[in-house]
Amino acid sequence: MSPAGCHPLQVPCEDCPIRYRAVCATCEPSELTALEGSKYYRRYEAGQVIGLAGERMDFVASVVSGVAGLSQTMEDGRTQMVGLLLPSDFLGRPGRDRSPYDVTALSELLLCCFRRRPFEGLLHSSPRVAARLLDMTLDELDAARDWLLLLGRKSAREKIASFLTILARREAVLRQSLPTGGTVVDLPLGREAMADYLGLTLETVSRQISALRREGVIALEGSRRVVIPDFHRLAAESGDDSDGGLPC
Amino acid sequence: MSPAGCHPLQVPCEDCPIRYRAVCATCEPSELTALEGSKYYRRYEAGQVIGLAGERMDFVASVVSGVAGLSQTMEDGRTQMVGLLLPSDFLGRPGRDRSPYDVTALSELLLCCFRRRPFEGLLHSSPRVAARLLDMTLDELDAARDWLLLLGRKSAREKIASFLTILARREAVLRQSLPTGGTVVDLPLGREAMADYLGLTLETVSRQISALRREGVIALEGSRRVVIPDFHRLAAESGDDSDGGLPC
DNA sequence: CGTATCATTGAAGGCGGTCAAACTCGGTGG
DNA sequence: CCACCGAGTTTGACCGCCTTCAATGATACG
Repeated sequence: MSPAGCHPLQVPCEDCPIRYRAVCATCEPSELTALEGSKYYRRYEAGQVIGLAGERMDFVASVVSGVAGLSQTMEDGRTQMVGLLLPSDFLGRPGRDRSPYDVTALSELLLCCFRRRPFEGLLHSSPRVAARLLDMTLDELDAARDWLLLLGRKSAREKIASFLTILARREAVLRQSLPTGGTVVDLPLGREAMADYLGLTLETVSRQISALRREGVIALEGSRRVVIPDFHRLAAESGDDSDGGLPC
Repeated sequence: MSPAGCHPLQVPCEDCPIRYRAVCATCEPSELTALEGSKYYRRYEAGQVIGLAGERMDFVASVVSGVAGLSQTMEDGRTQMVGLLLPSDFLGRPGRDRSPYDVTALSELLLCCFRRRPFEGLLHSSPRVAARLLDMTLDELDAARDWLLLLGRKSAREKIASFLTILARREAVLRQSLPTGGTVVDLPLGREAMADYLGLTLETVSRQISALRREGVIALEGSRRVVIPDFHRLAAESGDDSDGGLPC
């Protein structure tokens, strides 16, 4: 295991697995070389803190692999996850050097980091990159709004089903396939992190997963691998209007 | 009363009450004249629908006065507000011509509208405007994340207190004063809309407001005017760490 | 085999939801 | 002027879902 913060090896952007989905997706060769110059990798282990609320973060980054979480904590200890960053998602806010949220690696995590100044310079000089970042931010805002519906109005059972369909869809996008029969989802989060994401307690998460298993909506292989025999059955449990946007 | 959709009168941007807070805040004179050419006003009455989910919206807009709401509805009728647009906030998404949310005027509302094509053209040609929109979108994302904490982890009482402090702060920003003693807040929303915002039922909203009144945390003048004798007392009920960011 | 961590299951209680009735207030028409 | 009406709000009684507290079970690792 390589310690956190070391630079594994400098992967050229052309070979990057998230080359065409991250903030650099629309870069021209010249812009790419500019990024290539100021980029470096950081690796974190599951559970490791990347930055605490209010601290300075001297870089912004793309998630290359793994999962990162943004979370807020109240004085009495209640915590709510407010961002879930999967591969190709962008971490950090240009123009602000301190995050108002705790940033944590939820699984083993690889970040492609850019020092702030050069990146903000590129943002200024290249409308293409700025437009891409705006588009990604708007997508994130839409995702946050779906999340508001989930937290505000869905039952515990619907929350679990929604979460599993979200993961199954992201998984399917990666594999360029449709989530229909026999989809397998590896949960990148433990029960407690899932509870923080869904606004529940870990006990309720566990109970609802057990209930879905008992009823045959899902099957478990260990506690972190979920098999979905019938995707539509699961989606129907999520409370969203059927096949929300995904053709099948 | 002028009917919805009519053009009241063409206010020059220089005299606009939101000139320095809206998407046009950083515009140079030349950009401003470009906007001035394609802008027009729309007026809506409280409760009026601006657009339904999935419908085309041929314009984007700034809220000049009044309040608009974005909301999502599930098949069985449960609804959750997912966006609250106050004066200077931006409505619509460049690049997408149909909103995934219902858009409603929650009070009497005046929009400064821009036809899509000219606006997107300006976004392309003027990095200044693009940067401003990115910044506003990031602010909205931060607000959505605070909202996630509210929906996921706060009690009904804390939700009400949080909502009132949010309104009091926005009010204070408009008047350029600090919310301390004797602040008066006019609720732009009825009990049902508040419930949709907070992920509660209207009965619970009403009960919690009554409880805060009984205990002297707030006072009511009619059902829509709230007097806050001690802002810190109210803020302490919101569950947020004391004086979140606001100097006093 | 023992231990630590995470997950599951159980029992009891509380917060907010549901259903229902009473109340307030502005507007309308007799 | 006042009775009536309707929409919005308040209050009450009861119930169910989720939380809380607690114990048991599973899995990995030394």
